Amino acid sequence: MDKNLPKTYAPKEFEDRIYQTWEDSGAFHADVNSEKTPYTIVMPPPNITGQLHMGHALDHTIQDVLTRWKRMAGFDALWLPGTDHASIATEVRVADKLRVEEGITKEELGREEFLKRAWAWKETYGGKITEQCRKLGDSCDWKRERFTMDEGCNRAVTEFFVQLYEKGMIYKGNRIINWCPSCGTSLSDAEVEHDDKKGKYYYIRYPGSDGGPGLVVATSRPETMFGDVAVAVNPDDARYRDLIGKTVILPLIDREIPVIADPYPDMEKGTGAVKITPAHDPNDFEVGCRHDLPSPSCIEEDATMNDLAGKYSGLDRYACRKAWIADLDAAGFLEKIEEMVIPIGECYRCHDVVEPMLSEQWFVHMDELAKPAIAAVEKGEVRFVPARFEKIYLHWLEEIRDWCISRQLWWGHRIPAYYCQDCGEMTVARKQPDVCPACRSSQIVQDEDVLDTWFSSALWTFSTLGWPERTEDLARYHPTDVLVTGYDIIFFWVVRMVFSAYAMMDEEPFRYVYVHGLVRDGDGRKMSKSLGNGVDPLEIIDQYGADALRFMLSTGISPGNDLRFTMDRLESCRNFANKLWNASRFVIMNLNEGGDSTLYAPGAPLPDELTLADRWILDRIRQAVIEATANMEKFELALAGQKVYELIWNEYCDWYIELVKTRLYGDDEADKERVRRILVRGLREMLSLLHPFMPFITEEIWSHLPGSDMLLIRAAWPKAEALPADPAATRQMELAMDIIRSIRNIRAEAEAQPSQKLRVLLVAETAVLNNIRLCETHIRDLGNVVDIHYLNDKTEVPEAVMTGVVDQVEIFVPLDDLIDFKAEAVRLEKESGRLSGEINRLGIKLANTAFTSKAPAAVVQAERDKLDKYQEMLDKVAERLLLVRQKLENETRSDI
RNA sequence: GGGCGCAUAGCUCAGCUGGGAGAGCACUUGCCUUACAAGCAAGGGGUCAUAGGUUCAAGUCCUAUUGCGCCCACCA
Repeated sequence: MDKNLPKTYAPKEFEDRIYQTWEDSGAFHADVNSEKTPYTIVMPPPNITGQLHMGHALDHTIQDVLTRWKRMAGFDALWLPGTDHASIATEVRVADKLRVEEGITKEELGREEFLKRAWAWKETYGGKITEQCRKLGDSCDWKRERFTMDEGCNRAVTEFFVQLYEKGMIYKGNRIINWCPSCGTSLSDAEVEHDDKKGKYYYIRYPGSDGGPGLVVATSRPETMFGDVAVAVNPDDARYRDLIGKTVILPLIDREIPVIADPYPDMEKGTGAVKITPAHDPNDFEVGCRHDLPSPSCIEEDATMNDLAGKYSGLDRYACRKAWIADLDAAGFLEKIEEMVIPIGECYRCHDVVEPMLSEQWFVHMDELAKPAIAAVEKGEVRFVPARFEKIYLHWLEEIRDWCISRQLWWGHRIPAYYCQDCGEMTVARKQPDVCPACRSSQIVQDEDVLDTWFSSALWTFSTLGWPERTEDLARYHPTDVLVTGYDIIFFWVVRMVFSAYAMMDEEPFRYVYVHGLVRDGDGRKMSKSLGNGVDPLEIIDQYGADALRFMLSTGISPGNDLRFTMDRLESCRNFANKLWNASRFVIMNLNEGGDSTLYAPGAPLPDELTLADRWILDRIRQAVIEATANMEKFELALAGQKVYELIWNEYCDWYIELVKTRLYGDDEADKERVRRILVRGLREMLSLLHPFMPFITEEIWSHLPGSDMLLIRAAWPKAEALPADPAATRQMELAMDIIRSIRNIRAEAEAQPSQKLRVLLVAETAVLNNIRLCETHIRDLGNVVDIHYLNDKTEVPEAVMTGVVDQVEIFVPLDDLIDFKAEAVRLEKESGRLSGEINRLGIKLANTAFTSKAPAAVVQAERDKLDKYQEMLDKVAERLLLVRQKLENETRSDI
């Protein structure tokens, strides 16, 4: 038999050891040959850019709670871990490191050498991340750990690309894309963040070629004028009708451009005349296409002006803007400047202002791919929790435009397109061709670009299970059951996983998407590096233990909503762990060391004889099992956790342990053994219910219970049927508890010492009294009462008493010298007021025939019962109040 | 321009299908009672943002308003 627990709860002493035990035991490993039903979650792969933050801790805690719960509930639970190469983010980090540590740029280092550095980075940080997962207690299957750039994922990415290309869903085209000058790459629409910024509209005159006044255009980006090829006006716009077909002159540039009619200009906006710059604006590009206009670029990839900008060539776009406007103004072409709020697109990684640019890139056609992804949610094959995210998802997919997937980066999956250097033929293939299929030349080079990092994570649910091979894992574990992720990456990732799975697997990637919010700091601000308000989960674990952190993260949430991280809440969770620790210590230290440990083993039969308190706590646990399980099924983890918290603290610790102490310290050996068995049984059920939330402490305590022949992680989730239902015991126990509370209240109000033993008189009908007699020892023990008198009427009740009323029972506590009748009167008045209020409310309700005729009979009856009960109580309180008042009057008189 | 969320005790937040307002922290009072002061016991504190509506019954459903926050949107 194990020794008792150490005196203080010190999670650091056992968390790492427990984790090692789990991992060594193989409990995390899902068995492809298992008879059990599979349950699968794939971990959203953390970026290898750094270390885990509080958002990961939240994300992982939810997944681990679900995984551990399902594992206990009899499923073959697979939580598949992995990491993401995070193309652009990692490349920026590695380049920064190069600059800082070696003072060189990635270009100076060269592609091949740079990739070596990136792989070294991956080894370091990838390893750190998996270590952190272990600290959190993640019960994931490390034998199946994956990386988005491992061999299998690479194969999957190539296969995906080639198949889409062959179906005509991937194409290379010259289009307007989002360009991040500072990252030096194109971005997808999802990677651009829009923000309203203060800006200016510049009203600039384009004089007519015929010497006429021409027209005025408004622009927020005057530096793009060098790329202007036309001015468009709405054909219905009377102001410009005469100018259509004529030309105007670009001021100072002295280039003639036509005025064209196009439905695009909105007559209400600006001046109604729009400068057309096809190379730097997607709308203008379309207008340009419609009118067969050229599309000259004037801004380079590094956001400097090119030769088209004449004397401004080489200037940064904003420097150019400033000089150009000054020159226009000096020459009299600047009509006015208007302050405006302008939506600006920024790179989601570096927040540089994105420049729309004409560029040749690879794109995925979205129209066809989006259809099954939309249908999936509409038909309910994929469901969001909470459901409101379905609308957001659908809206985004319905408006989706083609996905730009090529990136001008090195770290990532290189596009499997090959070019013949002799004839220029392009081949898209799974392997580099030896010779050009067109001209047989062997001078073949691969496309320089890599793929959007989300292109590989889109395949995550099936690439990690072996696709494109038809593996047993893939057959068994796909589609996965739940995807757990933050609402901030629904567009980046969730949407793309859904359409990718339908395209390649012809099925949904997961059945549920559990969406959680962001972790914010105590002031509600988003945790971020730049604000420096981030809290490191590892430091928290070090100080408070992983269980406290996990409990805070899993019970402080409601699906889809953000969560504030406060030390107060963390401490209260740690205190809860401490409470459980001490209660368990109490139980273990009271066990019979020489006893038969099979009586304490999981699943051991309950004793034949059960006391009222035993039946009560078993019924309460049973109820908690039912409710917590129902909550878990509905993804209401926080409610489930809260129920278990209340069961452990408010019922098991506060009442049951206190109720059984006298039995435990008594001489009846058989009864002592019965109590111990119930204590252990109850504790085991509670440890099981709590284990998904607080795995470490529950496993540690479990291991100290005699008869624990297997790890808690493998134990069965509690079943309500295994526990006796006993609502009658619960009702009776609750009456006893109310009486005890009432006595304690009287004691406190009278300012009697807690140690002072009280005498109590209980007045009620005989039947009620007989019921109470069954709880007499409890009332004595917990009310600290020496003597209980049962009476049918009040004739023998002395005058100097304080009173309480619980249901049909009147409680009198004689406290001769301690009674302050004034205070007693105030107390009774308060009680009387409360009861009168209730009676009044119920009376009105029951007098209303609309209520009595339309409300369900059970509801009406319940209200009647309540009214009777309160009326009875009020009568007693009023009677007593009258007596106390008389007493006060007498005192006043005698004072006179 | 479109959409969404939040508004409940001093603070942070629960409250799932409508049927007597909850938790944690903070506060007051009394307790180092042999599991636990990271604790025990007893308390105080809320016209559930505002205005309408549906209903026998609304914190809960509907509409509008106000305030805060978020997302989407091709920067004339």
